[in-house]
Amino acid sequence: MKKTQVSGSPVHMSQTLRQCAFDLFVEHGFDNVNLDQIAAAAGVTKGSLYWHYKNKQELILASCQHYYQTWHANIQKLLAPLSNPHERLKKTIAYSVDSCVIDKRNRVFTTAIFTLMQENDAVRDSWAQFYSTVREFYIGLLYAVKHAESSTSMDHVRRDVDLMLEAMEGLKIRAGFEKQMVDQSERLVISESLLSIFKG
Amino acid sequence: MKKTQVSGSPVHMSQTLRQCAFDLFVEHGFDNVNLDQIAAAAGVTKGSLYWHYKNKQELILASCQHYYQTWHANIQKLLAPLSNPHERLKKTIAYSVDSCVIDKRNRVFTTAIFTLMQENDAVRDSWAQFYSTVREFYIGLLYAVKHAESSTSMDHVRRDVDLMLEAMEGLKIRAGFEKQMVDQSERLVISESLLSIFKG
DNA sequence: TTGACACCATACTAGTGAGTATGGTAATAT
DNA sequence: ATATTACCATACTCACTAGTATGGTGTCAA
Repeated sequence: MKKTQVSGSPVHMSQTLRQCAFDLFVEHGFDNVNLDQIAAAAGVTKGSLYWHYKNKQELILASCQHYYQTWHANIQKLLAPLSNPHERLKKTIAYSVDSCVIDKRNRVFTTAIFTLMQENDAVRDSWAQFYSTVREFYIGLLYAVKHAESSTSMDHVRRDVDLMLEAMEGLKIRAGFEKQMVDQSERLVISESLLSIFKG
Repeated sequence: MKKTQVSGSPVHMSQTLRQCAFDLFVEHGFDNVNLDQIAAAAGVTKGSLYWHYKNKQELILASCQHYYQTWHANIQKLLAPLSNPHERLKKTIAYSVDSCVIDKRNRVFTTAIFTLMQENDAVRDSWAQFYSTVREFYIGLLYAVKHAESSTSMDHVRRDVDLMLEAMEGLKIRAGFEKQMVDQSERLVISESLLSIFKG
């Protein structure tokens, strides 16, 4: 059967597949999406999907990479216009809270990762590495704040960051079953709570 | 085929099935356990399983109930010998931290719940109700502490409890991919961090 | 021109697992 | 004695899906 090449440069088909896989995964979770759906979304069939990825796990790992890259890109874009260290920290936390509370796709994807992590070493390692970069990023933000304040108590910055990140993950989960958290004022209070961790 | 009635009183078969389902779920997750395995573990076949439970979802919900009841029972047993409010709070937090960090079965089960929650209303409602009781329980512990200290600042007790519970959930997830958290001293520090939330 | 290769479609295998249909047995009731 | 019911086993159906086998087409190099 003839097929007009419609999907742009064929070099990017693996990227297209990764994007489509991600879009379906964040909507329905890994187990509820099959490879035919992903291929169809990309405008091809399973046969060609298997030319680009050797199995479903590779696609899942690729969609993880997509998630990580998107996160970094969003943060960069968000902080680009800000130079004040305290503003940068505050903005980052506010953005993360919004992602956890409002963005259902984010919730679906990460919870799916957490479940898969329990039995899949590759996924676990992948997420551990991402978490590590996020932690270092927050530590950098905090160092900048402390330095601007000429503060010397850098003691438990690392532990505080871990505590805050843990609280964010828990927040994400709680937002999954308590719906009254969506209003703006509530989210502001939550951001304040998380910020207060560093005031102790 | 003759079958000698070996499994005790047949009245308790639904309980046996629930227990076996739970034991398999915490080990492999919901999707990696099929009904034949559960029935086999209980010493029966799928036919009789379907006499006690009308589908897999009912078994999952039943295993959730088992989880909730076990949690309450463990806490009761833990706090029975303690009367000092501060001791009771500290002990409860320490126990919860241990459950999150050490008990892999606990991690597997709850993360599976969180994923399922995103698409399953019944599971979500079930967990939301459990979370509510846990929160009220912690609030009760804190009220007792504040009362013993003749403190009047009951202001953000509720918010602090939520923050701490969120941090615990996040801790559980992080313990799933960072293994250096298992040693006793590290867990003590974590407990202290969580307790410090109430000192602010 | 021809062969090689990148890329894609079609059609299939094979395994799995939820749910059902049906029949058997032991106890209890009438 | 017989009918009913609670409980369980056997044996299926049916849908779904990861992965494979195979062949086609366009492009590019030699």
